[in-house]
Amino acid sequence: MRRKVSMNYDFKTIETKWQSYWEGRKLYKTEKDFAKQKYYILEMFPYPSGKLHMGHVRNYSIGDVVARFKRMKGYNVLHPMGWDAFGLPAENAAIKHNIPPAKWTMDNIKNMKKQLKQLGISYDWDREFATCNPDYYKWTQWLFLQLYKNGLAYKKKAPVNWCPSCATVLANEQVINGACERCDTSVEKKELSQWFFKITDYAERLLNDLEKLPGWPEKVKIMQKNWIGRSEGAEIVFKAEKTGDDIRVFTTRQDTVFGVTFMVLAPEHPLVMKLVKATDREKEIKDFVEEMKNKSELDRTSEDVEKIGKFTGQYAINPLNGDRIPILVGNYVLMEYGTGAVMGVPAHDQRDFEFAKKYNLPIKIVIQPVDRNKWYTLEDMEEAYTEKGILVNSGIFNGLTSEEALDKIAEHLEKNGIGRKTVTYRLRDWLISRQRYWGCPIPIIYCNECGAVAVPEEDLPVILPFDVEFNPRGVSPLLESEEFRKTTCPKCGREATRETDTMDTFICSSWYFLRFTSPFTTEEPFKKEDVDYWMNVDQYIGGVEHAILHLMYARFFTKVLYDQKLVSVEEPFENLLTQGMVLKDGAKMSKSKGNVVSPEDIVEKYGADTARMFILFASPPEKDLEWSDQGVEGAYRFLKRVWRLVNECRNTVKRGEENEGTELKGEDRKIKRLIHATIKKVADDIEQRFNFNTAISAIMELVNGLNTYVNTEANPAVVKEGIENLVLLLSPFVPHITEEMWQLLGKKGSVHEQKWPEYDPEALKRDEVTIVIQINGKVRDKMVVDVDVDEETLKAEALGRPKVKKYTEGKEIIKTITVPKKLINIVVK
RNA sequence: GCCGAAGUGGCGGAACUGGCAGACGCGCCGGACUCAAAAUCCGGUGGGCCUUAAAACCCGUGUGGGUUCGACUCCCACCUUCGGCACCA
Repeated sequence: MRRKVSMNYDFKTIETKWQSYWEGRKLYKTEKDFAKQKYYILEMFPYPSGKLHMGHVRNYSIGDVVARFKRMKGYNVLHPMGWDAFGLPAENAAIKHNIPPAKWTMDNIKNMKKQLKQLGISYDWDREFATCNPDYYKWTQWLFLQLYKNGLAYKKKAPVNWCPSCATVLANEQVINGACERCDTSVEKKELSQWFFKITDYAERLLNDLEKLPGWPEKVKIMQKNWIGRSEGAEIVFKAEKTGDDIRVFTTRQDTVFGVTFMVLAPEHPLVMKLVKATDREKEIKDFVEEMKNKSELDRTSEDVEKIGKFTGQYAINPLNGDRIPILVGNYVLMEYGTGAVMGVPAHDQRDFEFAKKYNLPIKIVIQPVDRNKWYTLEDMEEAYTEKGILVNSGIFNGLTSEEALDKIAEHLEKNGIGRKTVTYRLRDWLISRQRYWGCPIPIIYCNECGAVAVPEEDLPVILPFDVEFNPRGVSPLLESEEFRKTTCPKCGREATRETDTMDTFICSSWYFLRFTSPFTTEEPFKKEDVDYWMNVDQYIGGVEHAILHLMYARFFTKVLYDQKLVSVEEPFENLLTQGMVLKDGAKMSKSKGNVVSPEDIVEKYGADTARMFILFASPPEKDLEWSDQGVEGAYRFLKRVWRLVNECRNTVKRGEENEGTELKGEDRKIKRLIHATIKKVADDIEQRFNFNTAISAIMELVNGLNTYVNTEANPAVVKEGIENLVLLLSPFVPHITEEMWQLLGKKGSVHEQKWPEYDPEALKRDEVTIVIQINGKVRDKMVVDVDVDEETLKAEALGRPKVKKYTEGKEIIKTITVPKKLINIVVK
């Protein structure tokens, strides 16, 4: 059966050959066929940094397996690729190398596209676009205008996060531990007039609809939930004693309101300076407020910063019990959250407790444990009692449980016009303007007469000019371009100026998945019929670093567009896979650590198929993957082994003998079972679990089995069945070598256009099974029996075995447990 | 501090529904081929005990307990690592 064939696995020739074949035949072009069942698979498109890294290779290899598999399963598959092409690195590189950002970006795209093709990823390249192209950003601007017209885009002056290194403002989501997400520089606060998207209007839906996403990792949903940070509580209006001003506080524990002994305002709170005006505290408070304003985010909010409070000399009146309480200004109260003012209940909040001890403020107990024996007094109180309990010292509310009081007090507040039930979110509005050049211009014109005016839709796109000096100076480089800036007001025709800030690039990536459904339509952002057919994305794949940023913004956009009836889905991504990182020596690959493995080198040395095979085999996709040169060697060896096996069997396969009705026996039967068990397992592993590592290991077992089998007096029909299926099963993982082997087997057409094989349930059937015999739960023996042996016979046979007798002799058999086709457990005493 | 995920051979990992722990691969050891080496192929490989060898036996999935005929899998407590959030009122 086995014949020596000397044919080397020449991956270079094979890979180039088939890549150009695919390109020439447009094998992966998605046809418009709405009758077919669709499958939209998408990997997060990359920023064109210049070269692919291993993380990209992993991301796109995973997606490609699924895309190829689904095609073979008969789906109409959309698998597109494009470029998230606006962004800071282009400007930084341009400054460094003196190349225009546009050119730098386009060169990078060209190179990365070449690399993706070399990896053999099956994209429909006819749908490719870059977000920096006016054909695309015209519609980004158009979408901005839709938000603007619906009151979801607004400009306001506010203290914002400023990254001095990037010379631009940042959204809250882009500040990590008080530092810039991109460059790790400590972020400063600046009072600037900026554009925002009103994502907070969607907070409730963004939160609730997480429940509609069973196909998302729990981890990501929890991160978004925490980020949105919904708290239910009440707003309570205290009156400033002297000025009569209302001071609204937000609390989640209105049941403790009778225990309020002080109040703390954020330094930025508008009432602070009014309260101390013309008092002896004015200077002290003013200095303190100034000091706080100048502190960086990090210095203000990190945990080890001491809590400081300054007494304003003023008092407020508790509307529920008339208590007169001191008003303080404190560094730890944030203007951006709630109302910027908090009530201090030291007996029932640990932070207030410590604060009260430090400044000698009174403590008043208003909640006691349900169990009267555990009641405490001020004397034995060493920390705040933060649990819920029974109300005391609370007037008409005494004796209620906290739960009852939360509602009752809220009702009372509402009835008396001194507060109301309310919900507060941690989520803030999305700051979208950037003082940088390489981004999508905001389509707004400022007119002295008419104010901010939207650029009329027919005037879009507002083109980003190329002849701009773009060194970052903290103001938009577009300010310098007179030609860009000067325009006329669309309303009154008078001289006017354009907005010179550009948009956060996360806006560009918040709708690109919609554009892929009809990428070149010129009359609208996407065609309704196409977007309705293709959306949602059935499977989205990308790094977990976008758990909040991109994934929440994209959900927000989709919901806005849904409300505008532009799309008919409320969520963009049905299933999400967050792939793990690629590590080397236990750490993320990075230039500074010098542990970078370049995909180019690996493809050059072993070929794309080996690179893909290793990456998919080494670890399940959601886990981190430790790079191993020896592992790559192993993947390469495996492919060579397959190559040799297929070559040695090609003539047997070509002869094409079929098994004419004779029933298979012995080894023939066994190998046939292995073939069909593998077909089943590989499909299950790809489809249901995304466990490519176990799918591949099953194929390896098939190869091992076939290798042994073809050395025996193998049945040619079984060999044929085995080899053909082997090539088909491998084709989503290693598309080039399987294409070549398919041809070697004398097949016509591309292996990637074949149907995914069906397993034959008959072949999986067994006549005999191995039963494990346990005594008291320990494996003591094994025996082979007929599949359909009944329980009594099985038990009798097991008890008759010498090894079993050894353990049961002179002992009482209490019971036996049998698991059909698997095991029998004999319990003895 | 809070939330989440994970701890299995020398290493990456497998065990899908509570039923043979360690599939598959790497590494290592032995053998074949070779003048020799590489490549390739064949065989072995959790630890202990015993040993000339084998059989047999014992231990073993982070630690300690529990449920169960039976636990990597379920429950309780703890330890470690990683990730997210972190004065959020």
